[in-house]
Amino acid sequence: MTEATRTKLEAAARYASALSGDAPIVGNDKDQIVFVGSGSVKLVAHASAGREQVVAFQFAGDLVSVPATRAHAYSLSALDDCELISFPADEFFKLVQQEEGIILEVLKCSLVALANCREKAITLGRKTAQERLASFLVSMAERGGTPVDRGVELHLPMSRSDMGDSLGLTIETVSRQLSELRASGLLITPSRSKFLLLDLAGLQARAGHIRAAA
Amino acid sequence: MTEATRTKLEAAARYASALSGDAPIVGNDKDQIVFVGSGSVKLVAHASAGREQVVAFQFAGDLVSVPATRAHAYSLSALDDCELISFPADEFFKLVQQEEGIILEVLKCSLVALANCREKAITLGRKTAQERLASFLVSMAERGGTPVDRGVELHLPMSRSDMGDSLGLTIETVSRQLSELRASGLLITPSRSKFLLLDLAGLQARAGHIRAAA
DNA sequence: CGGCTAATTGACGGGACTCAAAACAAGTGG
DNA sequence: CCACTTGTTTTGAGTCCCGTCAATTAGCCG
Repeated sequence: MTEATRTKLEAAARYASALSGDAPIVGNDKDQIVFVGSGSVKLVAHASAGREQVVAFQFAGDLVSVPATRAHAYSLSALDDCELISFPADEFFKLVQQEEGIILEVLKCSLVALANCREKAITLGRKTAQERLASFLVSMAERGGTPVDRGVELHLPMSRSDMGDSLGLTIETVSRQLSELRASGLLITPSRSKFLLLDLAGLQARAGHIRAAA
Repeated sequence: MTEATRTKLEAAARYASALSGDAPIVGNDKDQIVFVGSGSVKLVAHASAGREQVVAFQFAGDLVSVPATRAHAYSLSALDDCELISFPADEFFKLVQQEEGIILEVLKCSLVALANCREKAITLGRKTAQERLASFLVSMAERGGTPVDRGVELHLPMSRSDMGDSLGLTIETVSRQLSELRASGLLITPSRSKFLLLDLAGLQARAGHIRAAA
């Protein structure tokens, strides 16, 4: 990146530090691009009657596109303490346009987000509660699990409520299905946010993936 | 676009004509970029047990990203007779990378697709059958409706089954909810694929959008 | 007109939601 | 260090919406 571009980007940038639970970025009439410097966030869409859908969880290093409000309103909330840098999308594009390579990276980022969102659409549209939870755990294990001797360990910063809002389920259903997975010996939960996946293959088999049935 | 780039793109391109019902593009181990020259297509994701989720409908002029097979398999099917041009994603990016402007257009395309997919996630995760159908009709009206004296006219190339697979509902539920909207005087269906939306505002009110409740 | 597929309508059952209560984790102050 | 408080998670009972199965009707093309 040239020095000139960097300077201009810094001028357009808005820096925000947020504590857990804060909503540092609220959708307005313009699309925004947000870089997650540290911590983790949820992108939430708001429908009528207070219903919320978590559209994506994003972690340190991710780039998030926050759409302008149209049929639904969007906002970004902190799951952790985190640091964010946001730009108005149009300015951001104008500035990085000349920087060969950068814009390609942004495009790839956006295509990954698109692929993730499509996976979510399958989950929400065609899967049972148990399959949704299993899918979720497998995907989280792929994104940020640490292999230990007995399986894969996960630290999930989001609450059961966030999981429900992400999977299109209620808290109670999330909890019930977790209990069932526990009873099946697929995982144990040493604490609220810590998960130890004992049988990743077993979870994958319950996730309704194409490979499991074929 | 330079002549050199055009020549290279044409070399990488695969042209396909497809009749209604064909699946001219089947997901493989590489991401693909497909341009819809004419006609309309559905992007379908396959889960276990033969369940299908329509991830997006795309029409003439649209650019579609078909992900490689991972947890789920994707394919593109023709709703109409249509003509498609496809590229392996990595080659496509390499070629248009130098062309300033082009790649920005592709990025914007991808962000629109992302926003659409997120809207779909809300619909699938948090809406009732009736809200889903109303949302679908409103969104289709915005994308390709023709205003007439009594309301907005729609020609939908997809079957009830496709609508169901897109909205996470069964054919029967789609049909039942359509009947209810008809009974409420919100629309009439002169033929199978023709819809006349008599009261767009009424449909929007039933779509569960944020504005309706606030 | 006749045959075929798509769409609609009906009856019934099940999975997830709702409401409600109990159990549990995680701080807080004594 | 422990009792207390508070909010989260888990568990339970009942209900409803949508899915399943089945039959009828309507649209479409030869």
